[in-house]
Amino acid sequence: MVDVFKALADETRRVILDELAERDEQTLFELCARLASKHGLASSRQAISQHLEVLEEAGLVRTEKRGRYKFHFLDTSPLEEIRSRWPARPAKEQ
Amino acid sequence: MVDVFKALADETRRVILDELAERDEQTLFELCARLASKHGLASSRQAISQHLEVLEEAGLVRTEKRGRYKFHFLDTSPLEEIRSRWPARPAKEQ
DNA sequence: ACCATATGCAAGTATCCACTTGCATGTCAA
DNA sequence: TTGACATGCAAGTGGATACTTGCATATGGT
Repeated sequence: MVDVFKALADETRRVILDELAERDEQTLFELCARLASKHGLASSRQAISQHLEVLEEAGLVRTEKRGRYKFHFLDTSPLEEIRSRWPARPAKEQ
Repeated sequence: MVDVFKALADETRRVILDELAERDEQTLFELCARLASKHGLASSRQAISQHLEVLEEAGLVRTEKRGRYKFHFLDTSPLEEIRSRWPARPAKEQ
């Protein structure tokens, strides 16, 4: 298991989440193509695959295998921990 | 500069934020003492000092020097990026 | 069956990062 | 001023991690 914070520590993984937020249910190959063209991401298939594993272990990505394709889905629910752990407080007026 | 996500990637730094959320305006020594006793944190002064630098560079901690003391304040506003970047979406009913 | 496609696995490498160690600087109290 | 206290600085070390490389597995189309 990987904690959500560590999963979010890498910018490539954050861009992957951005891309899945824009278009859910993508295969590894789709993601590679769209990340390269739309986000200027020059990562290899293996690199992205490993990032997806980390995201899945952190619960931020859910997957579903159909035939030889594996589809990836965004799951934002683990972000709730971050949203609630340090509640927004009124800024100290100086 | 350190990005907010990287700053949050370390559990020790997250506990420091917890402690500052509970009691704001602490010196390095106060933080060391309270982290050790209340959070079971066994980190050295230098380690915590370096963590505070990272948190400050990420904008999560603000500091104020008075005499030989340096006080640390929590600033949760950088968390807004995380709150808003991947908005909560309705879970896909399966 | 065959081949192209889509993905998985695992070892190696290079960089990053948390932590230590040792010393330096600066402030207050007597 | 002297000494104790609070913090700062910087080089070194071990472990984690992002990425590569090369091969393996599996599915579908013809």
